[in-house]
Parts: sequence; C-alpha cells; structure tokens
Amino acid sequence: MVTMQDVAAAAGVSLSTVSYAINQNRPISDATRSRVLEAMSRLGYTRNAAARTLAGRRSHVLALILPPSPEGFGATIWQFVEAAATRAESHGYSLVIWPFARQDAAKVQRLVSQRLADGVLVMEIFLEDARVEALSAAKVPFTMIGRTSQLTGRSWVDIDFDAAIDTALERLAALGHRHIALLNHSAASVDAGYGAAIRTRDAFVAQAARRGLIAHHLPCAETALAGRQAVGQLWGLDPAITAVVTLNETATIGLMAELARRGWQVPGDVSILGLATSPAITSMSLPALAALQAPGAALGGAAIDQLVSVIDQGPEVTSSDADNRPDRSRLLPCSFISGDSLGPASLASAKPSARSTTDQPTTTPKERKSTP
Amino acid sequence: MVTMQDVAAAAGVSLSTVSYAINQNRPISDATRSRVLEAMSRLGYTRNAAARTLAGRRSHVLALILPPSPEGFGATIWQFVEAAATRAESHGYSLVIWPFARQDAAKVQRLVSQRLADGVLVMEIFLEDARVEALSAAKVPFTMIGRTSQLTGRSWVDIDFDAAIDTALERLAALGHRHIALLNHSAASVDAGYGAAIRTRDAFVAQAARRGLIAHHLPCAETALAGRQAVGQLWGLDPAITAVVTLNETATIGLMAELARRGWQVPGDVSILGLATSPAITSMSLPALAALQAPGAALGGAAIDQLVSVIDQGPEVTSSDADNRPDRSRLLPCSFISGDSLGPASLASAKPSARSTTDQPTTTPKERKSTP
DNA sequence: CTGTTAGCGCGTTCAC
DNA sequence: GTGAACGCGCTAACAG
Repeated sequence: MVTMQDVAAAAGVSLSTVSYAINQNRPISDATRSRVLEAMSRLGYTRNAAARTLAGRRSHVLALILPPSPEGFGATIWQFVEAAATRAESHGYSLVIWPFARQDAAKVQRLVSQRLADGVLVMEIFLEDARVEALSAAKVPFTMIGRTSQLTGRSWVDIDFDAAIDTALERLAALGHRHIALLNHSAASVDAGYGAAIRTRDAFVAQAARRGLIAHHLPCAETALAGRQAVGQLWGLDPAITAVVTLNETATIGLMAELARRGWQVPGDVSILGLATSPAITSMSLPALAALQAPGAALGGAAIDQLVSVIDQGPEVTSSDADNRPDRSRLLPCSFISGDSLGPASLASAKPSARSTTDQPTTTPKERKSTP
Repeated sequence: MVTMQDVAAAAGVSLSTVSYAINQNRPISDATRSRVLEAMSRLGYTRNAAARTLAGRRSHVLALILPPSPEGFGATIWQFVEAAATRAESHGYSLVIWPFARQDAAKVQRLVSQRLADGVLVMEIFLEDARVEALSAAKVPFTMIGRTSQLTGRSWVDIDFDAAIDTALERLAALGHRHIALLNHSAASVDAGYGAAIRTRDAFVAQAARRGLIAHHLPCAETALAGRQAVGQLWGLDPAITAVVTLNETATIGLMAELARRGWQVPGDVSILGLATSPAITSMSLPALAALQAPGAALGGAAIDQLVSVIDQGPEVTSSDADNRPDRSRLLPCSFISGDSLGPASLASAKPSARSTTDQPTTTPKERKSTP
C-alpha cells in the first residue's frame, strides 16, 4: 500500500504538505501542488479511510437507517436514497445504508457508538421511536425523515400530509364527491404510531369534517390481497362512497383489481386518488392512477443538507425558537399527477346494478344487508 | 469518548490485557476478564472502529453493490439484502450498501482502494462488467451474485436459470402448451449483456427447441405500460401462443391487466408463469401468479459465506480446477409456487372471439375488429 | 508558503 | 498469565 509518506518522498516535499495539497486546507503554491499531484497519480495513491477517520475524528460517512420492508421498496423510497447519496457525495460524504427495524435501537446504538458515521438519517419515523431516542442519547447528529411527536431541538424533513389532504379533498369535493374513504397503512402501523399514517388520518378526518364531507378511515395491510378485501369492507361501511384516497400503494393495486373484478368502473363508479405515491405505481394500474406524488428526491436532498448543517454547527440548538429554523426542519409538498382514475361523483342510487355489495366467500367478508 | 486506556485503568490492568479480553485472542484468567468486562460496561465502552481498522488492517465491513433501480426493488432483492446483512453479522462483519450502476466502476474503484470494506458483493452482473474488472484489478476479495462470462478464479452464486426454465417448460408442456413466449427484461438490458436475461433467454430457446416447442422471445421494458403493449406484440408474433413465461415482474403486472382488459381468461385462454419472482408480486395479480420463486434469502446467505471464505483464504485460487469448488461458486434453484395462472392449453382455433392480434397504437386501445 | 511533530485508539510483538 | 512499547496512516497544531 502506498502511503502519504511515499508520495511525499517521491515529490520531494514533507508529509504534511501532501496532506494539505489533498485536503486544500491551506494555501499551497501551484508548483508544489502539481508535483504532489503528479506523484500521487504516478504511484496510484489513495488515502486510507481508517487513518483519516482516526486522525481527523470524522468518518466522512453518513448512515441512512431504512426499515426492512417485506414488500420491497417502491420507486419513491429509492429516489429518496439516490438523491440522498448524490447530495451526500457533493458534501464530501458517502452514504451507507443500515437496514434496521424500529426495534433495533440497540444495533443503532452500537454502530453509532463505534463512530462509524458522522451523522444519521432515519426514515419511516414513528411518533415514539426508539431509534431516535438512541441517537438522541448518543448525541449523534441525526435528521428524521418524518417526525416524532417530540420535536424540540430535532432536525427533520417530512411530506406535508396536511397540504396533500387539502389538495385531495379540494379536488374530490369539486368533482362532487361527498362520501370519501381513506385507505391507510395497516392497523398495526397505525397502532404503533407510524407518523405518516397517523398524520394523514388525522388531517383527513379533520379536514373532511370542516368541509362537511363524510369521511371513512380504513387501515389496511400492505398486501394486494388486503386491498381486495378492503372493497367489501369500505362499501360495507358506507354504500355511498364514491371516492377513495389511498396511502397504501400495494393495497391500492388489489383494490383496483377487485373493483375491476366486480365490474365497477373507475372513475365512472368510483374515483381513486393515490397519496404520496410514486409514478411507477400510478402506471401499474388500469386506468392510470391519479396521485399526489411524494417528493422523494427533494426529500433526500433536503434531508442531507440538514444533516450536514447539524454536523457542522453542532447540536447547540437548544433555544426554543430554534425549532422552526428552516435549516433544521422542512415540510415538502406533493405534486399532483393527473391520471385517469378521477371523475365526477356518480349518483350511487342511479346505478344499483353496477354496485353489488355481495362479497366473495373466500378471503373475505360476509354478506351485508343493503340499507339504502 | 472512553478508550481502552480508560477501561484498563478502571480495571487495574494494562491496555493490552483489555484488548485480549475483548478479542479473545489469548488466554486470560477468568478473574481479570470479568474485571475488565465489568469496567467496560460500567464506563459504557465501545471500541473505535477506525482505530481498530487501522491497527488491525481489517475494516470488518462488507459492501454490497446494488444498481440504482428506477422501478424500486421487489421483495426478492430485499430478502437477499436482509439475509446477507444477517449472515454478515454472524461472521462479525457489518454490511453496507453502495448504490452503483454498471458505469460507476470508477467510484467502486475509489471506495475499495480506500479500504473501506474487506470484501464486496456485486449484484445484477453483466457478462462484461466494469465493476467486476475494477474489483479484480484492485485485488479486493469479491463475490458476484450472477456471473460474468469470464469466471476463472472468481467467486459467485447465481440462480439456476437453466433448471428453472426446465421446470417451467416441463410443466407447461405437460399442460399441453406448445406455443410459449418468454417475456424478458428490456432490450437494453439484453443488449448490455445482463446475465440473468441472457442466460434465461438462451436456456429458453435451447430447451424449447429440444422439446419441440415453438418459442418466442420478447424483451420488454420494466414498466407496466410496456407489459401491456407486449400483449399486442406477442400475439402479433404468433396468435397461437397459449402460455407466457415472464422474467419481468413489473411488465407482468401490465401484461395481466391488458389481458383482463381484452377479456381474455387466465388461465383459460392464456397461462402465465413467473420466473424468479417474489411472492409479494404473485399475490398482486388476479388471478394469483404461479411462479418459480427466486431463492433470495438463500442467495444472500450463500454469497456472504463465500465472500468470507475468499477473504479468509486469500485469493490464492489460481489452479484451474478451483473454479468448481463449492465454497467459491454455487447455483441455487427456484422453488415452485402454485398460483391460479396455470391451466391446460386452450385450442386456439376454438375461441377465435377472444383472440385478436390487432395492436393498439398507444396505451389506450379502442375497439378491435374481430378477425377469426 | 512549507516542514516538524504530536497524537488519534487500538492490535500485536516482545519481554517479563 | 500480564504489561510495555511500537506503529498502523493520517490530521492539525505549532514553528519557521
């Protein structure tokens, strides 16, 4: 292995000069710099990361904690990761991914205490999140993608679910929909306090009430099968539902398949609007799903920027007003992607033929008495 | 930060004794060991990764190079990652993920030359792969998930596509299918030499010929839209096709949606069999997709085992017969998941009404004239 | 602008 | 069984 010492010797300068030439920490004459650079490339030198970390007390690594998702990741989350990796690189950091579930706080603890990363990004935040507490306790700089309920002094970026719901209800109401359902993440997620699910639900219920709409909230497992079963459940709840807002990509696919199987038209009989959905998903359905697209890439870039700023400035933010500093916390909007799944509300009573509430026995719900 | 020195002082022993107590490199009396351990946990000591790496010349980190996939990752790939991370941990390594495309060989080069990882796993291998060449040149231990065409002295694990195709054709032939199509990955992937796509295609063509079946190979972009359009293309190629084997999950979803839209029955009119598909996908379609499931978790574990063995034994394998050593290379089989998408071949001529070969120009089909 | 030097925290080879 | 001492390769004062 060729070291800085070798380069220094070859260039006829001292070791520290090589270091300064590389890191540009100090003015160096062009002549010596080019001698050094020449020697470096001639010898094929690359600096040793461990030595640099040890001496400099910085690893130049940022970690991203991802939950192990049994369903795989959609395009949104991957856009996020890519954008984050790119932005990290532009700040001189490399991004490593640590797959840890919410329960793995101890592992997180271990890794950060070894100083493997200078800072950490945490995704899929729960209102109470042990990983976040571990990071907080370890005094490691971190930024949340999402928000715990306790926010004081913490850095975060999040999707503006409130605004997204506002847009969604605005559009649906304008189309005449009055009975609207929200197909959420699983009951398990909601009960565990998954931030996105809870904030969306709350915004949905509150804003629907304000607008005088009939709102139905249905948690649903993240599987296509559960999405299919949701059809029976939803119209069992309220046969007058004409629109579904969905936060659950996988379930949405099942939902639309089941609607098709029953012969219901989208958007003729039912309108569907995806929330925080990726374009890849929207085109998977027939008709193409209208959606409020999650700002994956923007979130990734913003999250890294914030994390770097926390690292650079230290965690000195304790004054109460600091919570709203734009370099510490940001809400990003979803953008509307038009599809073919949105239409005017149908008069439910007008097309009883298309609206069978009869369920399939299999995986499924029972009969319900039709109560008009 | 609490160091080994601190622990040594607190336990009343010397620094090296602490090191030995931790690494169990040398016999230590139980009395002193427990004193050391007690001091460690009392002070909350965790060793500094950089220092350990520098002194020990091993980073205890393995890297996994993933391609940035615009469509997101399915469950299979994520199972692989999880299994690999777990297995790595059991070997005392942590697994970091580096998202690098095939063109990013230079970045790979840079990272490994900094000795950030003791070994590297590379996924989604192309027959000629610059990342692999870079690793090879840098003399970094690595294991491929997939295979380059040049294999001498290289460690790899791969899915047994040959066997999978054998199973697939065997089953389809037994159901009476004679005109069978393969819906492959994109033409771009095939042209670039993506190993899985090419090996599957070749096996498909060769084995179909051997069995006297009519084989059609269709590359298809990894989008649902392209999958929909594939319907027109396939039956344009050969109206007598009664079964489709698919290696392209995203396209499969579109394919099935389009079949449904045209009113074709699966498996009544067409049988569909997924190849190297994950269970999450199989349940997304209606009817549930029959598939040869990719051995994601097994691949992950096996890949790590091999990589560790390469690291431990050094790259000394140059003798020609070494290429078949089971600790260096392994082929893993897919397992059959029955679904509802497989049935006996229909007599094409018997149901001309359902079979039209007319292509839709865009994503949005109009009526077609029935041409018997 | 450049050179000298003292560590960073730990693994490991020696002596004891 | 234990301890002392050296060095891994580099950063960052501190001196010129």
